[in-house]
Amino acid sequence: MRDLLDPRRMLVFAEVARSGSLAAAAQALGWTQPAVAQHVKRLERDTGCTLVIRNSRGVTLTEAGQSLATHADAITARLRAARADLSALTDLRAGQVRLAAFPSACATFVPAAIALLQERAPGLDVRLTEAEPGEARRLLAAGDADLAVTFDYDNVPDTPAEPARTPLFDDPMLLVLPSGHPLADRTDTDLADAADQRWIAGCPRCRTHLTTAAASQGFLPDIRHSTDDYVVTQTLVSTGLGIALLPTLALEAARDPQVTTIGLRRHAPRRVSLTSPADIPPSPATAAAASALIDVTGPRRTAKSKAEV
Amino acid sequence: MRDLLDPRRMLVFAEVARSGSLAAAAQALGWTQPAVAQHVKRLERDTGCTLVIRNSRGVTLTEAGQSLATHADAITARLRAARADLSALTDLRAGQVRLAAFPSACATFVPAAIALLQERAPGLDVRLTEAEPGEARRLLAAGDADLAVTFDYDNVPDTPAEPARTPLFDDPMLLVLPSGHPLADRTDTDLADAADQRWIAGCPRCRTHLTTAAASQGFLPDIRHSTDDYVVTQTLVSTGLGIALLPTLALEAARDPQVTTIGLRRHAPRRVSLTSPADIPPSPATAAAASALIDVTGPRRTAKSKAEV
DNA sequence: CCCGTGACCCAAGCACAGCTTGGGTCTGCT
DNA sequence: AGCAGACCCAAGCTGTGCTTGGGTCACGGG
Repeated sequence: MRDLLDPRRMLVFAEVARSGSLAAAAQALGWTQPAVAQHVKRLERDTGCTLVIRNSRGVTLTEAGQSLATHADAITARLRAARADLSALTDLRAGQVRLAAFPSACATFVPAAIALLQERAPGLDVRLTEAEPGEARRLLAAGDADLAVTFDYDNVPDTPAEPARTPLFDDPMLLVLPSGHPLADRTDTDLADAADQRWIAGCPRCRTHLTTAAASQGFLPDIRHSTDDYVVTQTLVSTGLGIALLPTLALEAARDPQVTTIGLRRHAPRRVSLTSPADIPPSPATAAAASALIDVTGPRRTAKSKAEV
Repeated sequence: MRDLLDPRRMLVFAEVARSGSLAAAAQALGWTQPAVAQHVKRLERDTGCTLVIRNSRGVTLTEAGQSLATHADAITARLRAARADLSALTDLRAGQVRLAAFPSACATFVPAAIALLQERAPGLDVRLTEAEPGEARRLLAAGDADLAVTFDYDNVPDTPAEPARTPLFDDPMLLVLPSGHPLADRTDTDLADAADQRWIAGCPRCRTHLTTAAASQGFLPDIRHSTDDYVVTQTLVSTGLGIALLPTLALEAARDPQVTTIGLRRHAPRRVSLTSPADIPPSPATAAAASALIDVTGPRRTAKSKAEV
């Protein structure tokens, strides 16, 4: 950079080349003539070349001057292009958003949100990665995602270094039973009423919601089978191998006609949120994506969570 | 220009992008960290975009920052290219010289000079235009030629607004006679001895040399035919239609074996010069061309004109 | 575990770059 | 001949932009 020509002088010189005289260039720049003359003189000193031939009608460029003016014009064009590109980013005519979302969100409202976003800002490059909340948070922290749709349970505290989180809506947990199960004719129940059942749960890492909820009701669930897949879960339930807890969203994504679901009294719902990296101001594209997700999930918001938002 | 981003800040930003941190960029630039930080901050204010995410390990570019850095790198490259192009011009690896020269010069030493120049500086773009001195001076004044090879006669004063002229050599005038002419057995003669001859001369505009020289000797030449072409002149002479004055250079370019030439006593030679536009410092390429022409015509220089140079 | 290192930020000060002012000269046109 | 419109030079002043000297926050090693 030290050995580079001063680019501001180049711009001044480009104006001189365009105007054909120092005085005209000065007027175009809103300066006085000596100001421009000083720039040109300095440029000639720096380059060691005579750049202009001064005559009584203004100046004419030497070959060196013409060469320099060409480069100067290219720089001007670049500066314009830089501004234009930044405008495109802020106006959402360009830009990228990398979304991460958990499976049942990906299977339900997220595609609608992306469609809405593409409609609002067709120039955006939107990319979705399916990821469970833990993985999604890793992606955000590593800078491999801009925005994540995550969930958490009230009773399971999150990591201490919590990224910025905006609640989207509450996703109530439902008890999933085979049709014809003794509990299946109730409209809702306490979790404790299912204490003696056999359970289908998620992998050891993902079953904490069930085990902590059960522990608070004073029992240890008898977990016989484990899967993180909500389709598999329902198949196992419908086959009579056990009962399960599933969030409403999962059942909305895929519903086995052979199972019955009933509500749970005094049972905390799964909370679905928007998570973004901590302390990073969202880009216009990311903000637009967040808006689209909030708008699409608006109907799901309960009065309580609406007040929070 | 007013609405353009400050290109110097762009260069600073390019360095930040390259270094990955403000402090490292500052070190690379030989500055302190706040200096760089101020530039980046100002750039963010000017663009209205967040360009970098500050974290404890340095900074990472946002999408807008990456876009800007790309343009900044392009500008850096342009500045380098500008310098390189100017160096090429001063080092004679590039550049253009437009030469103008009168016909007999074009037919004799000028091609050799161009060849010498091309050998010394193969990158130069050398262009030759054949032009009589008057036309050549017009080309110089109009900026359509950089250097001219011209001639003039001592007794014919030039235009008052005389461009810069470097004498090259003296080109003696010879009397051209048909073989077997009464004067043909002399080695030299006075012009007055040919006062009663029939003459071949140039066009009315070009015959002034003959008429003024004759007038100073007290006679008016009997001009029967006129041509500016030295080949035609010799053909007319050899056919016996008249005698003529021709410069040595013209006879060197093309010599009709049927004519005899004899020297003239006390007759001013034609002076061949290098002419360049007044008050314009010659470009490196033009200076090199002038050198080549001077070097090539060195052997022609008489002791007197050598002293002048 | 705590401290050191190395990022970052902020505010204030100071120097010089760079623009203006106010002279002057030289063409070229009216 | 005089004026207009180029250019140049020198001196002065303003404001940009770099430095100095503070402080905070994370991460990593003794």
